[in-house]
Amino acid sequence: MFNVGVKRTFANAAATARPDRRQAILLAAEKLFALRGYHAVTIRQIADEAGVPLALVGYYFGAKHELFAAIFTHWGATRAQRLADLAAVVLDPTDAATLPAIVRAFVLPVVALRASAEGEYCALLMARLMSLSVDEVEPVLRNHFDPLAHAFIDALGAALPQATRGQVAWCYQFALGALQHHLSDVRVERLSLGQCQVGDPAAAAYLVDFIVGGFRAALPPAAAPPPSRPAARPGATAVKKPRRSLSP
Amino acid sequence: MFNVGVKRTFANAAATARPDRRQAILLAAEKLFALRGYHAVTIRQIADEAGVPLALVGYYFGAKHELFAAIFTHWGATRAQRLADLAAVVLDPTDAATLPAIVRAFVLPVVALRASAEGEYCALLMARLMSLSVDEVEPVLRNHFDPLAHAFIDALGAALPQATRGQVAWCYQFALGALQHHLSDVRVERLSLGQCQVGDPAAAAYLVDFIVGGFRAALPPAAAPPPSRPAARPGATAVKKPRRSLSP
DNA sequence: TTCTGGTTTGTACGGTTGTACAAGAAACTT
DNA sequence: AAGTTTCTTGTACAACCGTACAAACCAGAA
Repeated sequence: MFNVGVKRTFANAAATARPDRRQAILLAAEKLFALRGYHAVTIRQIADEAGVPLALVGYYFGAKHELFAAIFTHWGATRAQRLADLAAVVLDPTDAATLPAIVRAFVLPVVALRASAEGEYCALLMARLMSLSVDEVEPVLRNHFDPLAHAFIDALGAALPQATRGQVAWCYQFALGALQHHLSDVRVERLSLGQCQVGDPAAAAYLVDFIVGGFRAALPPAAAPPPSRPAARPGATAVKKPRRSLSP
Repeated sequence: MFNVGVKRTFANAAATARPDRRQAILLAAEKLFALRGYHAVTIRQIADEAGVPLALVGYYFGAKHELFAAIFTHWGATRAQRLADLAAVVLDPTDAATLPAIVRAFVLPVVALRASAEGEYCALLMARLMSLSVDEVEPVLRNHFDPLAHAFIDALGAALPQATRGQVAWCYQFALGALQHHLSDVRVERLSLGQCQVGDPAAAAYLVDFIVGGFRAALPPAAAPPPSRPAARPGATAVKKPRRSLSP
């Protein structure tokens, strides 16, 4: 019973003359999951999109949630690259260019991936993943994306030494929300009355500026009391010092 | 055939001695759709959550997508309140308090709704709605939320006269992404190593500051990005009048 | 009472879902 | 060559899905 699991272990030996059906299934699943969501996609639709018979997807990947998880293990190299980009940033709090550099390492790789042909649906799927919150996909989020988030929060905390980790975590989540909504955005064309195109690379520059300005405004250099137990926070939305804008 | 549609027209006459089963179904559907998404919820689960037999939800609301749409018509008053809050903002581009006031009208009502007992799942559902992009829910987005978005983009454009509508639309989407991700955020506790609580009202103040700073940084007053000193000093953007939180 | 129209319920139907499985085809090993 | 492992496919099944529908229930009007 369940001979699938055993054979799946060795199934990643590709490079044969035959067409790589396993890869085709993975790509089709990635595309459909990204466009329509986990529960709205059936295994038969994935098989049709990949051009393979139904039973083959069960043969290679087992259950549906295992296929879903396999997509993210497949893209592990991309996340490793994103971590490498972050590690290349010199963390000097006194340098005003540190924060923009971190934010660029946060935004630009995934925007570029979204614009590329091979990573289009991967980036879209990553963006949609956060708002799924179903039991089947939650371990994927935990195992694959929490380390990335912690790394970025650590870096941002080093660049913003006046802020507590809790404050940085709040703002990191704001930035992540802005990024992922931008990745899956198809409404901006309509809302801008046709002035915006979804693939416009200028949008990434705007997003970087937006996030950098958001961090600086929400966590200003002047010390703020830690909000571990704040009775009420005064609505100080002051922008203290003029900042030079970054180069995108 | 299909006697449901006819009866449903008159079914909103409640206030009888009998318990309001229609309302119970609506609340249960709202909760489950918000927590798990449209396709992951079955009508049987909704009926169980509401404590009514299965056939009753079909009797009152017809098809599943009609029940989904009924949730948003039910909350139309809240969106009207949000528009009223926006209209109350005086649009004076020379006043540095205009932009924060608009952003507060954008953020605070829905955060307060999320924190309230009766609107908890409504706000969560609204946040998750944007990233669904399934044919069944797309008209809901178009009919109920596009007018709201256009109103806010208009107001933001008036407060940022140096920016084009396309630029404002980009940044509006960034702000919307930050807001909706914050509304459905359950990860911040984990990422902050326990320093943050999901219901902390301080987070809303951080979010307002973040968005205001994002707009100002991405769309600076002077046309050229590099100049460090615009003509008008930004100054303090203290809150003038305490805006009352909405009462849904 | 009897009638009437909205409400409630149990049940059932056709279709779809995820998964399993045995048999066949192809490739590789000996 | 025969044997063995890996890949491919058609098909089947139990469970579940959304929806329909007829009967039962329950006010109030006649």
